[in-house]
Amino acid sequence: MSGDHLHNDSQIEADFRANDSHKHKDKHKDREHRHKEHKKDKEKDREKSKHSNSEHKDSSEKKHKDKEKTKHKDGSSEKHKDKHKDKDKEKRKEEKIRLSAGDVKIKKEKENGFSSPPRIKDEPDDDGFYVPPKEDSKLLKRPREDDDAEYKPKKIKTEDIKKAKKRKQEEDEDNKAKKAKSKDKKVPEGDKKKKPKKEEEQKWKWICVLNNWLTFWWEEERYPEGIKWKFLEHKGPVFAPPYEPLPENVKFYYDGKVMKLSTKAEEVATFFAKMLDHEYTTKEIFRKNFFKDWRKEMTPEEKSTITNLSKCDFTHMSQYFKAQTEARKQMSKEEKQKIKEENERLLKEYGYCVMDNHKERIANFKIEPPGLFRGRGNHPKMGMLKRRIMPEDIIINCSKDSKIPAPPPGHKWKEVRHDNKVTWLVSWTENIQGSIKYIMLNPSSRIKGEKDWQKYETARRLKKCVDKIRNQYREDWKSKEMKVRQRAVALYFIDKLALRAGNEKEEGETADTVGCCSLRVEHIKLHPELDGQEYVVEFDFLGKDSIRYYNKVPVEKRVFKNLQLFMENKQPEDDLFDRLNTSILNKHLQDLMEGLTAKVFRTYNASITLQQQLKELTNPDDNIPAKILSYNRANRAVAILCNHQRAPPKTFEKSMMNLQSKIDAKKEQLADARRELKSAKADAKVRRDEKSKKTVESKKKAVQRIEEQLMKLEVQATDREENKQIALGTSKLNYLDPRISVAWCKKWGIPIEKIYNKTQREKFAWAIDMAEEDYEF
DNA sequence: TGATAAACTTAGAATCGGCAGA
DNA sequence: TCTGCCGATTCTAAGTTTATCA
Repeated sequence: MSGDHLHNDSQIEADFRANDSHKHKDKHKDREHRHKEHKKDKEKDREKSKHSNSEHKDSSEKKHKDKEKTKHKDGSSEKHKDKHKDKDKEKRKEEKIRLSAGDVKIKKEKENGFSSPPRIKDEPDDDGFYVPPKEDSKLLKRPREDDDAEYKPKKIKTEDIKKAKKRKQEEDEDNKAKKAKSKDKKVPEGDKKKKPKKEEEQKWKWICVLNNWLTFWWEEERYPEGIKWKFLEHKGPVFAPPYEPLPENVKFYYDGKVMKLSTKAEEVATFFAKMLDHEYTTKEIFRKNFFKDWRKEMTPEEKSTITNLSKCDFTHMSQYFKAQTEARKQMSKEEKQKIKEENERLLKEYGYCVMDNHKERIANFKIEPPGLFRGRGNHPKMGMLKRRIMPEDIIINCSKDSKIPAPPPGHKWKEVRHDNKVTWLVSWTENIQGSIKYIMLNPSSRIKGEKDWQKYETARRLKKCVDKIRNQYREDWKSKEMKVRQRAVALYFIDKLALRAGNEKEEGETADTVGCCSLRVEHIKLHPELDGQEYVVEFDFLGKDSIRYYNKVPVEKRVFKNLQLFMENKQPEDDLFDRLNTSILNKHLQDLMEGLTAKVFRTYNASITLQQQLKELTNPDDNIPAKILSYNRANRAVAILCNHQRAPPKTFEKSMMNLQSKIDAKKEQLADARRELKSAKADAKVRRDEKSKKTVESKKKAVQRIEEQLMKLEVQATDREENKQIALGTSKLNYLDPRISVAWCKKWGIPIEKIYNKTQREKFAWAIDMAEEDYEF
């Protein structure tokens, strides 16, 4: 099945087509707008019903829930199913009529809150009771500050320990042959092949060459499930530098007149000024949010004067910052060196921690500076002020017996806790979404490396049972239960197309993006026949980071028919899988395989695809650059599968032209060299002496050298062109089992540096050390 | 059991910095 | 020595999954 991903030309072609997503932006904006309008209408209706039903709300809600429970528990409602379905249809019809008649737009409130019937053939007959609108979840949320104040360390779930034991047992059984090495250590299967002698060498290599502890980490004591460390010491975070007011000569103008701003207002104004050249500042939402938050920082006088953002002139400020950037570039070597040294000092002091017996690099030890929030896509909160984080916002996590970091003079931490069931060192709550931000360790750390390794081991376990799971979901396409069918079709998409799970999102809090479970009817089109193919589904939606997913995929007839069924009597804004969410799906997956979640399919399919593609594309006779091109192509196939797109680099056309002119020049050089060789040969034929023979040889070598250089350039051009809108890094870093790449390098004698840069080699040190050339994912 | 919080992974854009060629 | 390019690195947003609580 996973082969599907690769040989599906239409998909690849479509994905390439998808890359001009910006062309379709307007269409999407329009849709998004319509969806929002629709949701607004729903909200209004909810408000209405809230008022009219407020008295009965509680009791009817409870009743509904109870009925819902009973219905799902037993199959007693089966006999009523037909009636129910008819009623349901009737209701929808009514609504359709009302809607088309221009009546108040009321989103159909289905029984159980679902749009589709629970059973496919027969329908239970119930009252079609009204589902009360959801409470505004914002109101239900507890203030986070309280949470923090009453922090309790988490309990270790006994369940986890049981699970861990069980898994370990399985692994041990699986690895009987290799058991001698593993004993009490929890080492994932498949990585214990190495002969002791080689192990010693490897260990030594690590000690000598990298002075890295990595070699040891699977030799070390394992902690009980849930415990992440025993000792943790660090110096706390580095705060953003304080605001430096602008020099007197840098002016801000309002309505054409110079206006001196208060420090607070000025600081926020500089955030906008620094972004003046960015498209963001032209967007209405961005401007609106910025202005609203900016006004909060103004003095009453400023507030009464500055009432219109369009009358604000930030250009002078903007020019000042540009000049500063320029000046920074023009700094002398010494000045640059000084800055570099200061950064190194900071890194040395704050960039590392001690976790258990090891000094570990911290990923992000600097607190995010204040600024304007840059949401991706059509984010409703873009432009809002990201406030400055103070020590009083910071929670420090370290061990009791460590030297607790000191807050900056005159300040104190919000809290110091000692929770060794989490991996973060520092946390704070940001003000835009109210979410928690963390300072954690670098990917090269033990704690991250181990987790990464574990992730690929889970994906490898899926490999063993994926056929069974696929057969199961195929069976489920025929299920009598709507929920089961929807789950099976969604899983098919996740597996075949590597879609993300698709959690529900809070409306108005984020951009309108979806994943598999949250797909709406408007995101797919069904074509019984398209371009000579049967049963084609056309996907068009915005996924994570508002990256467009566009794909036309032929699917199996049963899937197609099911989709028709799921879409029946639904509005474009309705959920396609109205009886499914990620938690239902993941619970089901957990039953199929321990540790299985929707995400694992992406990892599995990405890695297996890389392995297959490498086998297919690597030509043993190729030289190293050509083999690397094959590797990149295999990587690209995965990136396409996972829809990892990037904006084409701004200088792309130019750099391609430069490369092309280099190629042309090289071709001319080659032609010259060949001419010279020809005449040298002719000369040697006449003279027949040693000197002319030698000349021929050296000319031959020159031709060869130039040919190689030309080939290298041409390969580079191909690679770059194919990579125009595809980002390889994401899949390389997050989805491809590094042991596949390491094994491939070893097999074909490719230096690992050609595939992984320094940082990547650090992150994948565990894999580089482990994998031999015969490693199989 | 469902909602929400917390923890952690995945993601693309922005920025940095080193190097090749003018 | 300067400039521009490009890969590396940093930054932080946006997901998924797990844990917790009512």
